[in-house]
Amino acid sequence: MKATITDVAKKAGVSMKTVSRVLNNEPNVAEKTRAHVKAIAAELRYTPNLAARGLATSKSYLIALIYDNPSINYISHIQRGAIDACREAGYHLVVEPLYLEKVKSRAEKADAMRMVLEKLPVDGVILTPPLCDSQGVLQTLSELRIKCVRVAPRNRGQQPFVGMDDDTAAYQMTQYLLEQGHKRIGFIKGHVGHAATDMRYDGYCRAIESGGLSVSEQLVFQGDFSFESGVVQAKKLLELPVSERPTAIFASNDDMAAAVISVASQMGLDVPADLSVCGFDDTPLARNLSPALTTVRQPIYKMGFKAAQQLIDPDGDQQKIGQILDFEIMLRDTVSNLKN
Amino acid sequence: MKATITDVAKKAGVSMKTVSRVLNNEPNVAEKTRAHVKAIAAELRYTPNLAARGLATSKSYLIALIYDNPSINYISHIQRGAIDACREAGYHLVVEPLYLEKVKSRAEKADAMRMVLEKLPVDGVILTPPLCDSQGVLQTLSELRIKCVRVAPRNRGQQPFVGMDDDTAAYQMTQYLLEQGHKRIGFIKGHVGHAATDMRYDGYCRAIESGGLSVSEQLVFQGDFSFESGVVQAKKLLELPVSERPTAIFASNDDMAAAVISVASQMGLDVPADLSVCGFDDTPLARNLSPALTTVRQPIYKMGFKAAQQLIDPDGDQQKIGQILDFEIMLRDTVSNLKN
DNA sequence: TCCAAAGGTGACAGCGCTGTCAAACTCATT
DNA sequence: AATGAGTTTGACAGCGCTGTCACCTTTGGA
Repeated sequence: MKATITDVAKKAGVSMKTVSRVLNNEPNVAEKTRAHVKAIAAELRYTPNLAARGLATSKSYLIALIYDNPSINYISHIQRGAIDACREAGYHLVVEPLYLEKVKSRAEKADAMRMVLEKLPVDGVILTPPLCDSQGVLQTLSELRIKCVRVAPRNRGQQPFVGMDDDTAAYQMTQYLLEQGHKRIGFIKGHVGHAATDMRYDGYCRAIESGGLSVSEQLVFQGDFSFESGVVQAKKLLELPVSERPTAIFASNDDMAAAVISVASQMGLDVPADLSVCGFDDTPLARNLSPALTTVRQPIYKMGFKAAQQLIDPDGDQQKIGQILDFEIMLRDTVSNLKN
Repeated sequence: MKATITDVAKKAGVSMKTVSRVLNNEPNVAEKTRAHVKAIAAELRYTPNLAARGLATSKSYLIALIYDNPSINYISHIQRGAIDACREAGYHLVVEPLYLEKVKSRAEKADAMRMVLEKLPVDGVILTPPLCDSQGVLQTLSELRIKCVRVAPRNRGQQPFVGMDDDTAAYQMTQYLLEQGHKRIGFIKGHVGHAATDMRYDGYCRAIESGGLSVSEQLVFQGDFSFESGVVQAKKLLELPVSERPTAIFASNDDMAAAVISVASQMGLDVPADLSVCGFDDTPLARNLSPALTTVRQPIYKMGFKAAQQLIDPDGDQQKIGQILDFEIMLRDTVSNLKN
């Protein structure tokens, strides 16, 4: 049978309350007592009953990761990070997919969120795109008084968030392309409505313009982060007459970049000799593609980790509402230098 | 404030216990009372407090999915299936990675498992390969009296399991290759120690032999399910003199199959014209590869679903200890017919 | 020496729910 | 009308823990 706090208290010759204090690292326990209780607890292999503790404190020691159909790779790294942070603090992660793509109205989204959360007592919620941008969802969370951290590219209101600077990353990548001598740089946008979609596009535009060029509508197409959409838009870009055809294509994520490469090679274009390509995310795919894809590495694992950490201990070393983590430009083999 | 069972009881003019009975679909409540209580509960947006219920019943309504470094794709489908099954039954899924690869001794594995489970009160555990084959882990589970379902290719002892017939799948795939006229069929084995590794190999051998051929050691190499190992072993196979080189390679999973294709194309061999390739798992990768990979589709989602279901309701419609789900051979573009 | 403040400890209630068991009510049968 | 079996209901304890508050120590200063 599992040991209870009473067992420990009896064996240690102290009250339950003292044991409780020791277990929760509360002050006002003599060092000697503390050590003794700890020893007994270890000996008895005692671990607190979460349900009981939860009932008494109205905390659940559970954090929910809620997501809506993101890429498997993305979500699993977030998840790993969050789990690791939870472990350190004795929390656990429950995972709740919530498919809202087809749900249009704000009220309906709010309701769906409510359904999930009313059934599950969690101390905090990690929200990933696109959920983190739904006002309905955010509103439900605040009505339910549930803490939440958004894994999102930018702050909205005063919600805590963890993210990276998509704008600057896209800016730097575009600038890199410019430095390699590319003038006609195609761009495939991400899913409409995702905040990252806009930020990446903004970064691209800023770089193009700061390079003294102007953004050509002809070279920008709307994708939706899927491989399939990448295929469709890549075809449009590559079927342009040679003199107008881009010498480089910047896809808003790796899947679409992979699609570009695939279309290019079907059309007999060599990457990177005839066409440079870069992506965004640095999924495992990027490395396994041949040639290996030049892309932006997001600190996804770390975002999950920090998000959970902030939920568990909001006054940790970082007092700030939001945290911007560093990205990394992964220079690989899909971009050629036009100047050589 | 959240409504409690007492609120509902008062408003409905019955005792808490009656409300409790209604909520849990217990018998011996007059239909009229039942309906009335249900209405009030809905009106008050009442949802039971899981911690309290857990404390009273010593159930947690939590199921753990524990895994050790499997492929992301694999685990996320299992996870999805399990979550969906949990939702139907008011359960929740907590995810616990447990990295044991470097841990050799059985006792240490058992201890690691114990650490995780002692902290977390779960009603059941889903174990994926390779954890489901560790005696240490299994033993801990039984000592702790925690129900578990193994997502595994074959039964071991009397543990409940959910799986597919890897052996037959590999047999059928190999036979298909044989039917296409291939005589020299290379095989790249999976990670040593995974049960699936052996079963897939067995299926391959059976088919080869039943085709009147014999398994040549020269054509069988040991991989470990990783892309990298696939590269290494593919090279060995493809560097064989042309007369001995296989006309087809059956890799034990898609990642290694992708590696084979990559190596082949680097060596100037066309797939499928010069070399047929097939894999196992039908990951998304398989479809995105060009040419699209012929492979075996595992019912991964369904395995997760059934596993959770069995944990939640062990006497569901399936009384049996184990369930074997159907696979599907996905014929795509990487196998050519030598007879034409 | 005495007193206040701070440090250390324990008794006890109660978190929201369900299990147990006894009470009250129904209805068909003698 | 009385009996018994079955159905429906409720009172109450208690799951294992922590918050509150009161009590008993110590300590340091007047």
